[in-house]
Amino acid sequence: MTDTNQRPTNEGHSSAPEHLPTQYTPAEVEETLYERWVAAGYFEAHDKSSKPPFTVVIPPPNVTGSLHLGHAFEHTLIDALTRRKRMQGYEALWQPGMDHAGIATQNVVERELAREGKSRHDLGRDAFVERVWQWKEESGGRILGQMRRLGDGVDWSRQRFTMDEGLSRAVRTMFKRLYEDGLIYRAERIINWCPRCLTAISDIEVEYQDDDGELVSIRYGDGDAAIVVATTRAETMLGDTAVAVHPDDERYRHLVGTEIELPLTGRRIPVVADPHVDPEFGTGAVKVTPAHDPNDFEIGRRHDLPSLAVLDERGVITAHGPFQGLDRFEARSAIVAALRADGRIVAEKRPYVHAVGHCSRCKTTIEPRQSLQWWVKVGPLAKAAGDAVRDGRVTIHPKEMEPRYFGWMDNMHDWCISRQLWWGHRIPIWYGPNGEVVCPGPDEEPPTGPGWRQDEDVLDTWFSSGLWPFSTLGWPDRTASLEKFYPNSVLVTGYDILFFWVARMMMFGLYAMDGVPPFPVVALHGLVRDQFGKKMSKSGGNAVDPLDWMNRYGSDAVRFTLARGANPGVDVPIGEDWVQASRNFCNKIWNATRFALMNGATVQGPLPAPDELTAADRWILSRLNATVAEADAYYEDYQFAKVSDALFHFAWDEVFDWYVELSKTTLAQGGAAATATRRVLGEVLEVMLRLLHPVVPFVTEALWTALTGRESVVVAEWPRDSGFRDAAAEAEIAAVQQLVTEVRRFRAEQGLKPGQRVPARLTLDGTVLIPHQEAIRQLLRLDPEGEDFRVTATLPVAGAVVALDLSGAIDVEAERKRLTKDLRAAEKERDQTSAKLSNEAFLAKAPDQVVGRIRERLATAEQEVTRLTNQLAALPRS
RNA sequence: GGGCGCAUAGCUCAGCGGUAGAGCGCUGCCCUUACAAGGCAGAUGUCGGCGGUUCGAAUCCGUCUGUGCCCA
Repeated sequence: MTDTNQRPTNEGHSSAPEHLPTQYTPAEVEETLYERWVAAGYFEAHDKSSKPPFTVVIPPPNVTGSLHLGHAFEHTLIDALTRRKRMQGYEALWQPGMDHAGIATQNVVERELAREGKSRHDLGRDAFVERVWQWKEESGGRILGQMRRLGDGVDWSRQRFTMDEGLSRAVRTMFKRLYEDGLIYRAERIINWCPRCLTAISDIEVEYQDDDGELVSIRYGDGDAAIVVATTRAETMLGDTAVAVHPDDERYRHLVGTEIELPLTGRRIPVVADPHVDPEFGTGAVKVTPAHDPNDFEIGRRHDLPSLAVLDERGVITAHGPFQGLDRFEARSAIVAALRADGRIVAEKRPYVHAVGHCSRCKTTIEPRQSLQWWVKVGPLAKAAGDAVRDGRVTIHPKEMEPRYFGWMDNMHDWCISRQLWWGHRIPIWYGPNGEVVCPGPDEEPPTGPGWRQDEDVLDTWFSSGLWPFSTLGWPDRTASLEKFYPNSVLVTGYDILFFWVARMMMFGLYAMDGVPPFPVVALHGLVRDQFGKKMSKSGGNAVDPLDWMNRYGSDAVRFTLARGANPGVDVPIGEDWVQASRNFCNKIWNATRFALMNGATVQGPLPAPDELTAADRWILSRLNATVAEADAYYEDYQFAKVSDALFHFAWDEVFDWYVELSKTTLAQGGAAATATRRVLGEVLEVMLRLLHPVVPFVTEALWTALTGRESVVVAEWPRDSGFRDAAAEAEIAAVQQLVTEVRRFRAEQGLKPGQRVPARLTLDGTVLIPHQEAIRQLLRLDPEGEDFRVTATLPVAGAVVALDLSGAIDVEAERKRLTKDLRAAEKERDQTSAKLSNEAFLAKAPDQVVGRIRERLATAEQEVTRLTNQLAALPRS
């Protein structure tokens, strides 16, 4: 029944199209197709290829993580970009891998140990690190398998991990260079300390949220020498070493330089004048705790005050006295109670809502802590990173995100890179017995011997992630991969990690790669939200496991839904209904192709010349080429939502709803026209499948191979706009659509069943509709007029007249209602356009093109008014 | 407190100076031989309020209200 150019294709389906099931079942094909792609090596990128490179790195997922919708979203976009470029003839590298996630991973393994009743200290450092590696081999990287399910076309042969040997070399090299350039230094500062993770974290790993706290006003000193200070952290008063006031504040001028008594301790502390104190806030006097507050630390420095630490690494009071051993929050209550008993509390405000920092990993309240840490001096690096965007070498999409980037880059504080962890890149600094500090490179022997020891701390995970765009390619060696694939072509990532990751890559890339930015374009996407636009979270109970949806609806459905929502930089809501709709779309493609195969659609041989084609053929080819151009334009602009939407509408509203239906008449008539249409049908579907492939790779692969008998759409050529356009055919089909729709409306409103056949006379003289008589009759279920044909309704439309014999009275009222409604609309249009045209200012100032368009609209509206008025007049009075 | 957004159909969002759109949902009819995961037809909006610019504003400017995010 068909051409024989199919070959056995999908598992589970016989090759004969009539045996293709009427429903697409993704579960049966996806996994096999993916494994075949990998086995065929389609995703492997070759250094020696003569094709132009296209490089994109995966934002490395966390080794402890599993695929969530955010990943699925990002991966869909990157995969679509990469697949298209591969089809366009680029040597496409999508670089996969993971980061070692220092804190998160160490937490996971420590929890595991805790269940065995052990701590990492019981094991010791080496054994613990060994244990983490073991965990990584056994349980880490679950996400990698899930990426296969999604269809990610990554080059698995190049998979990297931030802790592997090559990337560790990159870290060592970078550290040494920065250190020797004076851009890495060690200093004692106030850092953000997590008393649960027991490590320092950087500024951006602190999340601020409004908490209910308390604001307590405490009287320090007595009598004339009394000063009231307000604090939300009463427990730190044990470590106060001064009270500060503004130098111009008359209220306290007489006390500056004197000492007052610190309650509960009996210690005497100085009153200092510091211009950074805000005299308007509270009493205008502040307590100064240099060891436990960043601002106080600065005041302490300026006034040479001692730093008195009163909390240990777990946030427990260490100061001798009754509060020793209390947790910081217990201590707060106890100290306030003691002060109250002492008559020192002047005022209490509770709850006092204020922003409190929390550890982004475990949500524990951050404890500012004075300590000795390693830092990256970001000034020059951030300047270069900002300039790269400012001078246009790097573009941020969408542009509205640029102010955010600049705001961050231009105000960045030095970056605390040391972490008090065991899992990570140990800081490559050795201390000698006589105070020596050396930084050996990765290929140099570290000093040994008595008294030498390596720094205990490890580096922030982002330090190694920042090197990702080039460390994965072999840097610091000048490898063939680095030559071929650096810089990356684009970075696709969420706007939420613009600071975390993009900033780091920009700084490091520019520094390490001689001023060449790691990528010319940063394409930012939004965050995935639920169907009501709410943030997804486990605690909110609205988090969705993408694997669940992928299992039930297919990966293509999830991918299509995400791509279709992907407006640049804008959050994407997703709900099950939408995934279902996408699944339906895949099924529709499946069935349209099935129809084509059953009717002998072919891709063999050249396309017939235009004069051998029906108007419908020429119309759909014209639209196909326009759609190729449209998809290309949107892809180049990272407009995934628009690409998807354009393809969806072309496929469904034009190919499926009209072209396939029109082709049925031609195919039934047989002959040369049918042969030509079979070829066009094959062509349109074949190109459409290639266009859709980057977004919905599985269903398109299954169908494309069935349709063409060729190897794989993954390595097929990306469609090109042939330039073919046929305005006449487009107008002709538009007329067919107009007439068919109009008569369908009439039928529906007259209560005719869709399948009911009606005798009709078509008067098409003088219109472009003549060749479409048969198609029109078929689409509208119109029978030829017989002997006893009696006109009961006449519908003039598109210059033609359709006379129907409904064999009985028609519903005049329904018809009057319909016509009246249309007449009103036409009159409104006529009035609006003629009003514009009688406006002198409009005629004088509007562009000719616009005026012309309005004239056309007026003419059309007038015709419609006449037509509808006549039709109404012709209706029998009821 | 500073910065950046957003307010368009019941829901989620496009459109961003010249006829208000999509998906889902909704109503009615239909298992019409590719597809009921479908077909056909239909309903629904003072484009947040108020000013202004313009021949013309959902679209540009100002302002107010509501709302979200980032940074302090």
